[in-house]
Amino acid sequence: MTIKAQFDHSNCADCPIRHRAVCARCDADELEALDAIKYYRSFEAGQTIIWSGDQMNFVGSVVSGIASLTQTMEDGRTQMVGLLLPSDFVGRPGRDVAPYDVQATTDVVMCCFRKKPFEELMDETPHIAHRLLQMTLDELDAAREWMLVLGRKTAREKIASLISIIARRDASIGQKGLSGQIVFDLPLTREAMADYLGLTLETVSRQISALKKDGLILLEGKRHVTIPDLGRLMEEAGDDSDGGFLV
Amino acid sequence: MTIKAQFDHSNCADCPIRHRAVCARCDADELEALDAIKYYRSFEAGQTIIWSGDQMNFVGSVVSGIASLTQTMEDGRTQMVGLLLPSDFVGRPGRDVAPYDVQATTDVVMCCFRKKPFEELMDETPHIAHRLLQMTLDELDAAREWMLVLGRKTAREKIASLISIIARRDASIGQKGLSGQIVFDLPLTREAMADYLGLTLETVSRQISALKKDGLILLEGKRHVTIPDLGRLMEEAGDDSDGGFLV
DNA sequence: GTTTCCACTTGATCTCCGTCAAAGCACCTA
DNA sequence: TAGGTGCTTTGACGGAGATCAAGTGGAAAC
Repeated sequence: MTIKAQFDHSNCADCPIRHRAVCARCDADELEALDAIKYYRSFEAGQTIIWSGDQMNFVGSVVSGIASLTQTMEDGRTQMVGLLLPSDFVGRPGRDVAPYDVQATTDVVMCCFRKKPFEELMDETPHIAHRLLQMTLDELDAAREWMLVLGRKTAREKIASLISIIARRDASIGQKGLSGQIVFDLPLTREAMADYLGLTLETVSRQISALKKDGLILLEGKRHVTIPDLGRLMEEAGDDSDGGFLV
Repeated sequence: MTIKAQFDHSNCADCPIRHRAVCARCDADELEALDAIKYYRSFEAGQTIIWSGDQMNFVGSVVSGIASLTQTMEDGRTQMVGLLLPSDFVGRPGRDVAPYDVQATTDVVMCCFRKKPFEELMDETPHIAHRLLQMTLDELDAAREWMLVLGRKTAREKIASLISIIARRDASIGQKGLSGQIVFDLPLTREAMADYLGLTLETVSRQISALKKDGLILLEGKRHVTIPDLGRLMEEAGDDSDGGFLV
């Protein structure tokens, strides 16, 4: 598995997280140009940010919280097709209509750019287009890896995959417990996990209980997780134990 | 569903199919520059074009035949994550290692560009980067739609989805029978279909037989398919009957 | 002609996961 | 304290699809 690149902002005194998505080099002029067309929007947990089929007049990135991309069938079956974590980008320069719902899974703050000016800026600034291409290719790889999870893994492996992915993503910005333990809170309800994994929430609950019984994870309450040995969990996920990805 | 954009080459006297992938406007200078760094490679059905983890020193597009992108787990389970049809692009400017196997499903001819020169050309030619970004976004959408198929559809719906997708993709360049009938040959073995759909080949065979029994498709031999009513087949696939995608 | 091979079909059985149903638990309001 | 609400857990059961195992048919090889 490939781990999504973390951008090095250590040299960027004036590079707020809200521009990480489009700014890898933190060019001052670009930041200024981006600042000129940006605005913020907040959403409550559960709120739909964009409906599938809607006109999309902005692009943007997640500043805080978690948003999800969801496909829906006519009869109501749904499949989550992506998770957007802070610094992830939403939107399609060059296309007007949203291909899936975007929902706020937790409370979300987004930094938006009006689409027209953003596209113009992209035309003038090859660096932004390149940056966007790299990000899109990363997401494509991640989507394809997720296809393996959806198509071929058992329920137990799916849960183990999801938990270890969240753990690694979280751990890279969060706290690491002593002796390699990883401690974090699941940011998703059982139902959201089921939507992401192509399972039912009952199966998710059962498999989490099973992993807990087998000592692969420890649970305090329903959300607070400790992973004593990430390697073992990843074996359980059927992964060759290196790297990882999300979205 | 969104249909992958077909490029209009009606005005392009000198635009061979081999450049459709990177050339939307058919700029003469760009074509010349691309011509200078291109070469052709042929592969036999079943051959592996690129192994996961290999160094990739070229990018390119499929000229004829069908290639597939495949993920493999340690224990041998596999999941096809994309089909490459003529004019589709392979490769990752900016990344060296292939994230999955690329295999020739039928005999394949590819038009390749050495990666280094191609990347340099991309730097000088914003148009190519834009074009590539659009293509990658299209593929991302397609991958995400396929996640819905893998995660939530029944075996019967999966088969109906795959057949109607191939039919539409084929029909757009192939022959249309009278009275809206679509006639074509399945370019995939039952096993390859199973790999793409997250099923076993036995289930694929059974579901194809079932669709045939129900009159949704007609079969002559094992591969030659007639679809009397595409709308009905797409309903069976659980699709809101518009558009379609592939790869 | 017949043998071999390979893709495919069909059948019998098993099992994992979905479905339906009930109950537990934390948190909020009154 | 009681009741409500939302999220979660657990149990019982059934079915869609996997697995194992023959068998078919058509084309190439001998």
